[in-house]
Amino acid sequence: MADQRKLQKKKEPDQAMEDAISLILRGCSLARELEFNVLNLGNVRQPHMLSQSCDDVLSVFAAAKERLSSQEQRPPVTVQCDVGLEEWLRSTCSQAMELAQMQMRSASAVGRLPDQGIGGGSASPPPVATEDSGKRMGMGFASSSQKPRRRKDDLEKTTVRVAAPRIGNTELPPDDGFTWRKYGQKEILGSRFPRGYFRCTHQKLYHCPAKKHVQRLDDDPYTFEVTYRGDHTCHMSSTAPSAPPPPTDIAAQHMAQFRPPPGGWLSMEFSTAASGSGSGGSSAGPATVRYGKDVADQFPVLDMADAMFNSGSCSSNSMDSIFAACVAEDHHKWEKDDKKN
DNA sequence: ATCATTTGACCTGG
DNA sequence: CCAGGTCAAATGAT
Repeated sequence: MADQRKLQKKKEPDQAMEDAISLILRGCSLARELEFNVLNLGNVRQPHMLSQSCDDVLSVFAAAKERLSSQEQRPPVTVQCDVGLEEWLRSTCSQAMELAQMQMRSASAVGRLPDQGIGGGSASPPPVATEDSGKRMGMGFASSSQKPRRRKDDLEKTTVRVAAPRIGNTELPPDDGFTWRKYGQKEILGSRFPRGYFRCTHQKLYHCPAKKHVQRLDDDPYTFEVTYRGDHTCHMSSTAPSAPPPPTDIAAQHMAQFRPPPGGWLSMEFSTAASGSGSGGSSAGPATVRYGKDVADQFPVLDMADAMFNSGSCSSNSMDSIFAACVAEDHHKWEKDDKKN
């Protein structure tokens, strides 16, 4: 009987689905154009050209969404297009949405928005966890004998899949905008690739409980599965550095912008600040989330740009130059704070 | 000197 | 007991 249902669904939505797909594809290419412009011109240069592009992208995706939701109320976009794209859409979309949700929550909890307006937005989908933070073992190092280690877990988990860079440091986990410090790596049974364990760089300073582990998929080495645990509390502190730093995850950034919730909070929410940790180059490193391979293949220029970001020399630097005007101040402030502590 | 990463050992839950 | 998760000393980079 489940089969019958499936059949029905399959038949009807075909046309609309195709429309939706082509809209989505079109949106993607517009988004890539936009990305290209941002990367190459810097958004300072053509503010309203960029804003125009954003509008275009938004409207295309909105139309696609309409079509999708008109035929059924299924949230995830399980479009039958090429696999890479689908994967990309799924991961970036969910990241963006989760980030958005998280930021909304933070904003309402803290009652203030991070400053600066240019769309940054890093795709970090830390879980929604709200209950823990405080009780979480001071994360510290309760001395020798009884380590209050805990697992399985009082922290909610969120798993997302993220495309790995195909050029540059493909080993590096994707940069989700937060700064992470690697604290372990482990071979996982049945996986070809080891799992890396990260925690928030500012864990000690701000008792930020956020953690993640990153694992390359067995069957798709170009995809990371990132599991987030714990919420970032560090960026809620007024002195805390970890307000989502360089928006390296451009894809997610775009996706997030594509789907602004009714309230229109996004333009404000996607503020970013420049790179969290002053001493840079930590685990998350200059990794930029990549698109599916097809996408990448079609856009060698993007790869070049990406290679620049991934080559280890820049990530935040490049982004700083893009966002320089608005973030420099905070950046310095954070660096100072960081060092002070 | 400071901070990040690596890596083997240790701890814990299943 | 085993696998996954974490600690912390050693090492490297800046």
